[in-house]
Amino acid sequence: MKNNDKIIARFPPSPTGWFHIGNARTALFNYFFVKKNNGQLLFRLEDTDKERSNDEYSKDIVEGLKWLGIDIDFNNVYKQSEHSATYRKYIEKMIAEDKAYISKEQVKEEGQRAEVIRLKNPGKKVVFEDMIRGAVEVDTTELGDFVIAKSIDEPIYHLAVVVDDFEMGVNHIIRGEDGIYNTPRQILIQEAIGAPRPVYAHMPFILNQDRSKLSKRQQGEMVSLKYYREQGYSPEAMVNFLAFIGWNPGDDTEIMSMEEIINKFDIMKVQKAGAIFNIEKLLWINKEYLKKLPIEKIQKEIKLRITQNSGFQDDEIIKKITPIILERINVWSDIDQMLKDGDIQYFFEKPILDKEMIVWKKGGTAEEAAENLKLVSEVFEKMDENKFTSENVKEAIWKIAEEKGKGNVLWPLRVSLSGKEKSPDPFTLCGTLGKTEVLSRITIAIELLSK
RNA sequence: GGCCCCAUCGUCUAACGGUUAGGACGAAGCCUUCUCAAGGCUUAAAUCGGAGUUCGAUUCUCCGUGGGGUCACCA
Repeated sequence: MKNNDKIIARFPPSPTGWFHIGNARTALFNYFFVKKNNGQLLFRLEDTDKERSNDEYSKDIVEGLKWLGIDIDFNNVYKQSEHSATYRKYIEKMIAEDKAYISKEQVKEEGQRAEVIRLKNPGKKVVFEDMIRGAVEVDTTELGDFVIAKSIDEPIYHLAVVVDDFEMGVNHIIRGEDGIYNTPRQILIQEAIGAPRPVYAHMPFILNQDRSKLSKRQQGEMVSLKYYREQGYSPEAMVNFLAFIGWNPGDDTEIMSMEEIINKFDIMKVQKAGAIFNIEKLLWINKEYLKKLPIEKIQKEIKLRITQNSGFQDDEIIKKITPIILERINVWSDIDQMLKDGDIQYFFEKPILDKEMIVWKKGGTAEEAAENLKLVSEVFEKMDENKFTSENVKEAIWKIAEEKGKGNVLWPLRVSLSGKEKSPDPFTLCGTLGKTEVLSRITIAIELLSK
C-alpha cells in the first residue's frame, strides 16, 4: 500500500439473483478481515447488466447484509451504472497511450460488434500474492489481446472492476475462488491504467454434497440467504456457521459471536479446499443460539408462529408450552411443522380420540385402560385445582401407576389428553391443561372405551 | 482437452517435522423412560497412492490418482 495504510476492501455483488449464501460468506469474511485490521468495507453494486439486474435483488442483498449484522454504509452506494463517464475516461486514456486499441472484428454471431476495444497484452507471466494460497503464477500469453470494452461507452466487467477498485481506493480484494482466473487479466488492466496492485485473497467454494460448486440446481432455494431468514434462523447462528466453513479459531470452540470471531480472525488460516454445506451442523448451531434467547423473545416468536398458522392465541397456554416446544425445535419454522403434524393443537382444543390408540399396545386391554383412567380421575377429583401441577400430579398417581403397571396407566392417560402416539409425558400435559380440562378429556376417553 | 486450484473420520476441521492423529456435527449403543423430545455416558469412524528429503513425515519436494473450477463482446 503506497499511498494509504488503511485497509480498504469491498463487496461488489451484481443484483442478478437472490443473495447467494456463498456471496454472503464472502461478504462476511471481508467484514471480519476489515474489522480485525481497523479497515473499511465498501459496498458496490455491479449493475451494468441491465437485462438481469433488478431492484428487488439489490434490496435483498442489502437487507441480507444488514440481517447478518454487517454494518457498512449503504447511504452512498457506488453503482457501476452511474460511472460510465469514468470508464470512458480510462478507455480513452489507454487508447491514447497505445495500451489498448479499437479492433475491427469479423461478426460471426448476431449481436456481435464490428468494433470492440482490446487490451494490448504484453504477454507475460503474472505472479500475484494470495493471502490464502500464497504465490499464484499464471501465463497471460494465451489470453491474447482480450476485449476490455464493447465500445467506448460500454466497458466489460474486468475493466469496470479494475477502474472501480482504483477509484474507490480498494487495496484488498477478498473474493471467491473463481476470481483466480480473472485476476491475471485484471492485473494487466491495472498496469495499463497505472493502478497499484491490491492484495488478493481467494476463498474456497461452498460445495454441494457431490463436491461440485454450490448450485441452485442441486440445492434449490437453500442457496439463498433469503431462505434462512424466512425459515427463522438466527442471524448470529448463520454468521457463526458461515464463518466456520473454511475457518476456525484454532481451538475447540464451536459457538462464537461476531465479535469473538473478528477478534480471532486470521485470513491466513482460511482453508484452501472447498467445504460441503452441512445443514445438520447449521441446525445444531441454531439450536444453541435458540437456547440462549431470553424467554420473552421465545414466547413472542412461538406465539407468532402458532397464531399465524392455527389462530390459537391464548397467552397463558403459550407461556406454559414454551419450554415444551423449545426442546423440540432447531429453528422457528419447525413450529410450523409441529402444527402441521398436529403436535401443538391439543394444548388448545380437545383432540379427537382413537379408541385403539388409547389402549397400551405392549400388553393392555381396553377394559384395563378404562379402569385405570377411572382410578386416576378419582384421584384428580380430590386435588386442589390450584395445586394441579405436573409435579403434584406425578406424586398423586405414581403409586397407582406402579401398582397397575406404568404402561397401562400412563399411556392411556397421555393419549387421552393428547390424542397422539407421541407427545410430552402425561404429567406435563396435566400441568399444562389444568384439572378441569384433564378430567373432561379423561371422561371422554372412558366413554369411548366402553362403547 | 488446455490452463488453474485442491486433497486428515460420512461432514466441518485441529495437530513449531516427534500426539495413543484431537474436537464438533451426524450415526450407533447404553442410561433415563408409557411414547416423543431434551439430557448424560460410551463406541465406531480419517492422514488418496508411490517415490524422495530426514534419525523421524499428516506436515517439506516430485510424480501419479482423484475431485473441483475455468476457458465470453456475463458479472
